[in-house]
Amino acid sequence: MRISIAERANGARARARVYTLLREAIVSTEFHPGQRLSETDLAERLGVSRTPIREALVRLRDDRLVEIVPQLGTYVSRISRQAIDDAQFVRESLETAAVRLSAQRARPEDVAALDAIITRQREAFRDSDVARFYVFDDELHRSLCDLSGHGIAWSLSQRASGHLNRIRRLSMTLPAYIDEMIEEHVLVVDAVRRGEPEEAERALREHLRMVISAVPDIERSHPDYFES
Amino acid sequence: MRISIAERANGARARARVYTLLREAIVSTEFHPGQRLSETDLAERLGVSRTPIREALVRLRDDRLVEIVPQLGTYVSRISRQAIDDAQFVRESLETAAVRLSAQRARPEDVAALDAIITRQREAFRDSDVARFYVFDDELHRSLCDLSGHGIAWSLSQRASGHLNRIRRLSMTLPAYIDEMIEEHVLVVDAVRRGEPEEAERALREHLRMVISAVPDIERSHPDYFES
DNA sequence: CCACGAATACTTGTATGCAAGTATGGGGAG
DNA sequence: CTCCCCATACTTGCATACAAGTATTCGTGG
Repeated sequence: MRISIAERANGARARARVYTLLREAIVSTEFHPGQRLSETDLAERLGVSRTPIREALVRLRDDRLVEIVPQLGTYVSRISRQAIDDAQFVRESLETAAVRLSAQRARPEDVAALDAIITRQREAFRDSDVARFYVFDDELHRSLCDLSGHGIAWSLSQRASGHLNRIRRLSMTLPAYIDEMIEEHVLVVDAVRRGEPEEAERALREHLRMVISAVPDIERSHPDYFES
Repeated sequence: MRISIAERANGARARARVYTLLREAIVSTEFHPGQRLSETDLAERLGVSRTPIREALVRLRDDRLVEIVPQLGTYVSRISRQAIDDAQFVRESLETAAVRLSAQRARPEDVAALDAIITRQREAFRDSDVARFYVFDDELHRSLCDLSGHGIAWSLSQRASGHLNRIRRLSMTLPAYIDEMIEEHVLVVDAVRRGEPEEAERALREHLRMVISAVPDIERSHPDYFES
């Protein structure tokens, strides 16, 4: 099977495209935790050969999102409490360190941009558009990291947060927390506005721990998604 | 070219072995910053095909240690100030967060193990065995992370520290700092022993910043190794 | 002698073929 | 009927062949 020039020009390189697609499928639990994946099958369904599939799967294994057992099969990782704790630890460490710097460096126009994101989150909340809310949630956290001058905090945090994001996605159907989350964002941004790194860190840390609080609920409603 | 069963049984999977070899070659500056690499050439020299070479190089690109330009070539990344700053930021964030937890959790036998590592560092210093000193340096930092219950802090920190470690290696020939570093280790371990997370974090952060201080020297002595 | 162009010798990206190992299912023996 | 063994149909890991693009160099024309 050959891939046409049109297809190649379409998006990124096949490997990058496949990685993004597969990661999204796993994090959204469209691919269920524990599900078996076949390189051959994926290659056919995505219209590429096994090579880019393999390279994407290897990268996903770095993310702890798949487990590759030689001569046996590749499986979507079940959600693991240790992996969740690790992801939470990494996210807290990197993002709180970043937001401290951001609180020291942010200029008024930077803070205005953060305010604008929160406004859009409120709109999404009013429209009950949960998916859009989460898009701006990511956008806000990324902006907070970028302002620190270490955008890498967000990229690493994201890559390490696969297990955590599955929890987030599964709890999206319970938008009870959402207005609470928005108010927490306001607290963080206000601390950045006032240039108070300690308070910004404290508020962000408390905010990040909300995700974790959903774990027991998810574990009850989807026990087969979890390890052991 | 075929790879014999003996060779396969020898070490790890070819991909992992190649990754380790290439990373070591880059971090030790055996492969010079800016040097061009050829997949075909590496494949011949390491006695494997291009496939495991490619997969290793892709992973090294994630580490920002190589730059892959399609249809043009693969190059060892030149040392970049931004990459060093980012690595320092990640290392500080993750390791100080970990050592805070370790200071709260460490049992006496854990601290004894840390003491033992420092003793070996002193021995290596007495023997002027700089390489061995750095082995135990890594060992100590890894142990401090493991004690926190988040060994991932060390693995991520290491993967992100490629550019930083090249600086470390280049400054190994100047062992003036070494006894100073050992005394800083003592400060960190003592704080852990006393169960003082704040002091442990402070001492570790100060210690981690020593590496950075060597950057200007290295930049003067190896200007061609740096970006722009 | 200089400039320009085409062929050549590379490069990485992708596709495909082969090797080795494991689970499984069906058939035969007890 | 049950248990065991072997053939089979998968799996991933690695090797290799092909496609597409770029820099270089050599040769030719001005």
